[in-house]
Amino acid sequence: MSDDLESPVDLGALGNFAGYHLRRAAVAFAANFANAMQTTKIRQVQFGIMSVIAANPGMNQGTVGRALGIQRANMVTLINELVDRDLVARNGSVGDRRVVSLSLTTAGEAALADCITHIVPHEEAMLAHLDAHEREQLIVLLDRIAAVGA
Amino acid sequence: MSDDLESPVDLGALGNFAGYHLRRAAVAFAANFANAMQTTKIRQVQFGIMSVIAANPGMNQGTVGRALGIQRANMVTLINELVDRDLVARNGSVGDRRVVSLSLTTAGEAALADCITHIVPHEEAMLAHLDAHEREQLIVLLDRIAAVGA
DNA sequence: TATTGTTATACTCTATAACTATA
DNA sequence: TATAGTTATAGAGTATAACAATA
Repeated sequence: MSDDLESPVDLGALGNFAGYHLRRAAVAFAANFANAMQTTKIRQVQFGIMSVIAANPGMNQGTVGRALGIQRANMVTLINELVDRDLVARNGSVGDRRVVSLSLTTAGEAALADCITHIVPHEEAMLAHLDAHEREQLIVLLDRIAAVGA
Repeated sequence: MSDDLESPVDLGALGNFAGYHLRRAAVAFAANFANAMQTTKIRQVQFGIMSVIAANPGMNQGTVGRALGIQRANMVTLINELVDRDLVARNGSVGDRRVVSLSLTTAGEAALADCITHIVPHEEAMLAHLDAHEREQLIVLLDRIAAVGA
């Protein structure tokens, strides 16, 4: 029987790097997210895709992927899953016959709304110990970091 | 020819969730880390393991893993790699003959130091747009989030 | 030639179940 | 019976190369 009361371990140099703290927070967040979304059977990436499609109906598959940092090749399987479950529709484009334009089905819109009702309390739980100003500040700092990738 | 100058895409509900911004920052950080560490041939997790071992010579394999959130089963392969490369040594323990105590070899200590010289400029680059106070604040907020996992 | 979507493939990371040897 | 380490395996996430159709 282990009590989860093991004394905290000295992490050495690791503990001084912001990247480590960022990773631990992101992993905790992702695990809690996955748990909150279990009943919806929709994963992190797929929710992201559906959210972008909802905000931009008819957007190209490639453009959606690029907005989320998902590679063309990996988009295919992800969209296939969503199409198989009748949440997303591939509607051949008008002008350029190479591109595929995406839209949510009625079921997809309902599923997206359902996801949001699951995500809101999850976010609230993860951010419980941050006040409103700290939450804003956090996003500002994270966005400045993410922007370095460009 | 795509100029990387595609106009910013509306992410919908996704953009309002802190979890998304956290994930994007963590991904950017990890990618830059991997790039900075290319020549060392040591990955994120393995650096973490070596750092903990350096700070706690002789610590059990399981305890190291638990400190970093790595499962027993996955520790085996990770440590095997480090042992094969003569960076870590498995030294059977004294009292309990089930446990394996870990330590860095001389080569391992040199490799760890080399890693740090690569990581410091990487961290500096990723945090370039955050002043000293913001960097402290960021870690405080991230740790409060990571603590929710407990 | 360049681009969109596609297929195939591979590597890393993570998670689970079952085994062994010790305790 | 419980624990430390191990083995095997499977599912995601991500990355690259190559192809067809189209521009």
